[in-house]
Amino acid sequence: MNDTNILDEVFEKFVGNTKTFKNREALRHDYLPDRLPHRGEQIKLLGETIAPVLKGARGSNIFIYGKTGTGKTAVTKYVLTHLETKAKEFNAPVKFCYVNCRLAGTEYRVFASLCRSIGVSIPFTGLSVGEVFDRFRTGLDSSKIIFIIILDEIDALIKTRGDILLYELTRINEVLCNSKVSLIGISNDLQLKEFLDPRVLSSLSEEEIVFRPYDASELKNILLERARLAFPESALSDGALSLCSALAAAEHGDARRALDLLRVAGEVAERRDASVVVEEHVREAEKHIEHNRVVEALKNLTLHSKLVFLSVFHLSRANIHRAITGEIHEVYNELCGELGVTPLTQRRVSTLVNELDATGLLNAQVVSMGRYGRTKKIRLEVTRTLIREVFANDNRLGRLVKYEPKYLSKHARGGS
DNA sequence: CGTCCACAGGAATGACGGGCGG
DNA sequence: CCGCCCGTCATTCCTGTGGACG
Repeated sequence: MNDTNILDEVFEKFVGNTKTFKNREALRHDYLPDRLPHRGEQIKLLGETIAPVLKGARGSNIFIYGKTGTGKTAVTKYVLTHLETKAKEFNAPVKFCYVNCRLAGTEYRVFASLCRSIGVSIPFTGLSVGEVFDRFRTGLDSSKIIFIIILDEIDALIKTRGDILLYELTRINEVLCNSKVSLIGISNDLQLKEFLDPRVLSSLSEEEIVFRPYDASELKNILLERARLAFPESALSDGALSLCSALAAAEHGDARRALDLLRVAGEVAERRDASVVVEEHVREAEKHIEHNRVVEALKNLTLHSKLVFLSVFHLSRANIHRAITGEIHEVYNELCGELGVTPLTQRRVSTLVNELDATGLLNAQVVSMGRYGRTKKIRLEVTRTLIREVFANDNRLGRLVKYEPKYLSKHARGGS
């Protein structure tokens, strides 16, 4: 069979197979459903707090916390879109702007997207942050509205940039004459408060809303509701549903995770031509998601991060115990030599290791070995087979996977 | 009980490419 | 086109430190 025939078959199968999914989109976590189960309390509280804007008053600033997948973003978007339609009904001059701080990345880009939403265009870069802020302020003041700013994943920005952004925004009302601003800050980190300037904190958390994680039965209700939209009648076993809920509940009560599991399980079932999604498909989905996560993470690393990672890979073969910073840097230097790349400093490698630790590809722990110094012990968090698989097709790095570092034979502590 | 290893990790500074306004 | 500022990555220099060893 030639390739065209294979493709034809794949496509026809896909189109012909309507039995697994009815509406796959309903399982995406950015899908906004009509109802949000188990979040009535939060919806009510947020609604009450923000409602004054309909009468032209400023709503209190709000600080929302909760771990990932607890419905913070969904609830906020839900309430705000409803508010927007009400505002149109009453002709209230209300506007809102949603910014994901982690995706935006820098203060500059956060301000830039705030500007864009009130119709002030800002170049990608080139201006000082202060200048962008000034333009935002004057643009906002002349548009005479009540502006609600939603800063999602605000913790990502605070931790790397500090709280200057928030400080400016909490004070902005003092200098505005014709417009008003309400802030909604959303944080995944419950301890973010400790990073904040007390003045910022008191201003931002005029009202606080906490999102507790969902338990297994709540997750099941959420899934059930989405599943009704996504799957046809009886294409989903109760066991599969329960398993998704249980797995997600065991992790962090993360609804996003539960939805992903269910969607991928559906896709597994679809590929296998199964008419009903069962537990086994969920198990398969769990592996599949993890596998993809790791492969994507590895591929997207910079060259030097890959080299650092490969150094740990080599050391993990020779050592029963874990690699330490100094060893990694030695092997890393060698690998750089093989590629003809100038190596980075140990200091830099140390922070690259920390980054790899943060993404979960490595595990790094600072330990003291007393007389023998204080260092980080580093372990692989990815199977060696998977690493070979990922780098095998890399024409530059493939060779390095098989390479035998001289450092290892010179300092052979290997085996026992 | 002090010493001293082998680093951790903060701060300051520099190089560089992109993009501005004038 | 110039001078300037930005964000990012990296280097240099630095002070801090847990605990086995003597």
